[in-house]
Amino acid sequence: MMEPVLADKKSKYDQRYMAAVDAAAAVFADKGYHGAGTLDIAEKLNIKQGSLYYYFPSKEAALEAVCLEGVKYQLAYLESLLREERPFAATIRAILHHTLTSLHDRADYMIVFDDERQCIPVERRGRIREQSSHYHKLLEQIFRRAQQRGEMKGHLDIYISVRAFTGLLSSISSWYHTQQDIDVEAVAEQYSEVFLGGSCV
Amino acid sequence: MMEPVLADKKSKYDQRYMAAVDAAAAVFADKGYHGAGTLDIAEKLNIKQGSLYYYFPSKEAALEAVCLEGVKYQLAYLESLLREERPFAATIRAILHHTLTSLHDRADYMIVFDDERQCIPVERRGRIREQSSHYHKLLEQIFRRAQQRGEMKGHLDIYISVRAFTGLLSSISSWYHTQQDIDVEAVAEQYSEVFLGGSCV
DNA sequence: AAGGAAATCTATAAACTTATAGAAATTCTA
DNA sequence: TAGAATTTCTATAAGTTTATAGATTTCCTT
Repeated sequence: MMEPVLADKKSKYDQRYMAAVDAAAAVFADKGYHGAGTLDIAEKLNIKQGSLYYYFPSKEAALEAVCLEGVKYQLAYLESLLREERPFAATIRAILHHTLTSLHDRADYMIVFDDERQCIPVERRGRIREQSSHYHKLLEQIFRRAQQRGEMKGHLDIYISVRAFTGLLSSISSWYHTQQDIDVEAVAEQYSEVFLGGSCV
Repeated sequence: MMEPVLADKKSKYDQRYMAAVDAAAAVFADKGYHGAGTLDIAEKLNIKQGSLYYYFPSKEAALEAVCLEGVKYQLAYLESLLREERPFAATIRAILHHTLTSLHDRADYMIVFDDERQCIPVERRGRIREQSSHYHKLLEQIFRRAQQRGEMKGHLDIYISVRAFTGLLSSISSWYHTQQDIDVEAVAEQYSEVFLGGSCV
């Protein structure tokens, strides 16, 4: 076997491996981790149940792979936003917009990360927790900077504000996949208004 | 068998049945519906696995009972609030406060309702869906009235605002049970401020 | 086209779980 | 306290599911 001089983006194996992760994401999103079987995943991949173990050493490993892949994408976006240093309001709008878009394009990964990551047993949750606390840290940075620049109310507790914001994000999650065609722009704007401006007159 | 003239609050059976529902709530909250077995519930009740079927015809029925019991309590509070006709801001604060209190006193029921109700198969989800859409309807009523009275921004979409608010509520849920002693008053107040006044200057 | 590497298949064990039937024990009531 | 009603127990069938081992097929390189 020979590596091409200018390496292809993905080896055959990597492509197939990603297909396996995709299948796992779809199945876990649909039935939940415990509700789904390795048979379901294999069927989606058009292979036999036993063959799945060529790609994952265990069902748990498949779940972990889905969760890590899911959060990676969100982290990358948040990091790019942080570098851009846009005004606070614009940053919040961008995150909401990106979340809504992800819910459309990568629904399975979002759902599994939100609803199933706690199925990974405690002793193996390290890497996931690392990643999601990183996500929180990035949001905290964004909020802190906004306060320093006077773009966000100074007396609000950063930690709780971040919590409120992520709660808002996950409410979109749980609601989104029951809807069909929604106007991403309009919904993102409405949510932004509530979070940025409040509901009270 | 004879009913007492002034009926006792609960028959022996009802008490024991509620203990079974409590046990199911605790176990489902801890391990998730699919992750938990009827054996776990029975052990918590100090009876044998098979004996559990004296109280529930199936594991699913146990989950349904937990969910219905859980939402009943929340509905009752929201209905009482609606009758009181307090100002909008006070109402929002009260709901947040009540949610935080419930998360402390009835954590298992809250968690199961939030995270496991979708494990009830579609064909049997009618009653639960009825109850939770009732909850949403009540919130919508509260918000609509606030708009009519000019206590809430008139241009905000009621449906999305309710969504944002319930998202905020469930973010408290998912966070709460990782914390120990928190100051309920202070946290409720902070969340209220974010929701009512927004985060932006 | 041959030979080796990669991918998939077959078959199965081992364990676990729900649910049922009927027996046994306990509690209540007359 | 005897009999009836209630509650719990024992034992088990029937089904499901994860994971493994070794055989088989497909694919790639030379």
